[in-house]
Amino acid sequence: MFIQIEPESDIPIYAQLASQLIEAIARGELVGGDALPSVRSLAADLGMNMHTVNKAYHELERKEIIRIVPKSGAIVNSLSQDEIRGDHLERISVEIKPIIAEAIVLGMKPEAINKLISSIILSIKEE
Amino acid sequence: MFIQIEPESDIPIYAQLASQLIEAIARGELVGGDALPSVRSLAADLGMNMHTVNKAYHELERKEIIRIVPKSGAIVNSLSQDEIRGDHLERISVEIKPIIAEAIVLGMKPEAINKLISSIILSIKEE
DNA sequence: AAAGTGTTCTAGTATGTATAGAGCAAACGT
DNA sequence: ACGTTTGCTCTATACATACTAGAACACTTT
Repeated sequence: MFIQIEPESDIPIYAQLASQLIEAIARGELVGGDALPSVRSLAADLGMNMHTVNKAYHELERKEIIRIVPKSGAIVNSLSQDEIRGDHLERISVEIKPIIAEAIVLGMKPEAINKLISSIILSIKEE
Repeated sequence: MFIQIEPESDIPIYAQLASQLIEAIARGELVGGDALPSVRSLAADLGMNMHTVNKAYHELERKEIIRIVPKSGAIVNSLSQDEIRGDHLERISVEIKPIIAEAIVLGMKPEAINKLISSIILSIKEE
């Protein structure tokens, strides 16, 4: 698992870590049932505090991407093979809407936006 | 201009305001050349502090969506009719990528994602 | 039994958010 | 020309968030 944190970014460290873990799962590097490193070991690896890693893990748990078993560890959730859940879809919509609006304002047409999305999907799976 | 702020949201007020202004522009309620309300009057309208509105305006200026003329006011930029600028495209990609990764992890397939994007685009223009 | 686990607690520093009030110099409207 | 309005700047306060640090606890794992 290759994670790179930019300490000087305006994005909080725990959020950077959470995003990169999500991308690793999207890439298939981590599959449902896989165990994440312990908060202590990952913190040591990345040179950050245990509590910061813990915060990132709870962010993923809140999004129901992993589950945390107290006193044991964190495991990647197996995604339901059927359709995406309504509350998940709703949350993604809320998160993505302001960015789509920004893209429209900056002059992107619907086709250009869809093309960008497709290329981003490919880039995630390739990396 | 109809703006609704949720003070109890975990999203900062200035960010909520900035997003809603962007959506208003995307909707066509505000067009290139239009003047935004002064920071004082909008703050009074929305029951918030002048500095908070000022911060939202500078957020839009940073994204080159409006321009701020000192001692005069804020004006919506006219978007170039040709293609979107490379740096804007890059910024939107960076903003949208982690959300796309989240959608993939939660089980959305590329077609479902593109369908969601299209429906969001329509919802922005309709509201 | 020993090591490892997430959790919880206190503590401290730094940064971000939001409010408040005041004053400035330039631009604007009449 | 004059008074108002404008964005900008400054000081200040209050609160929340981010990050680090160290310690202890109770349960799980080996």
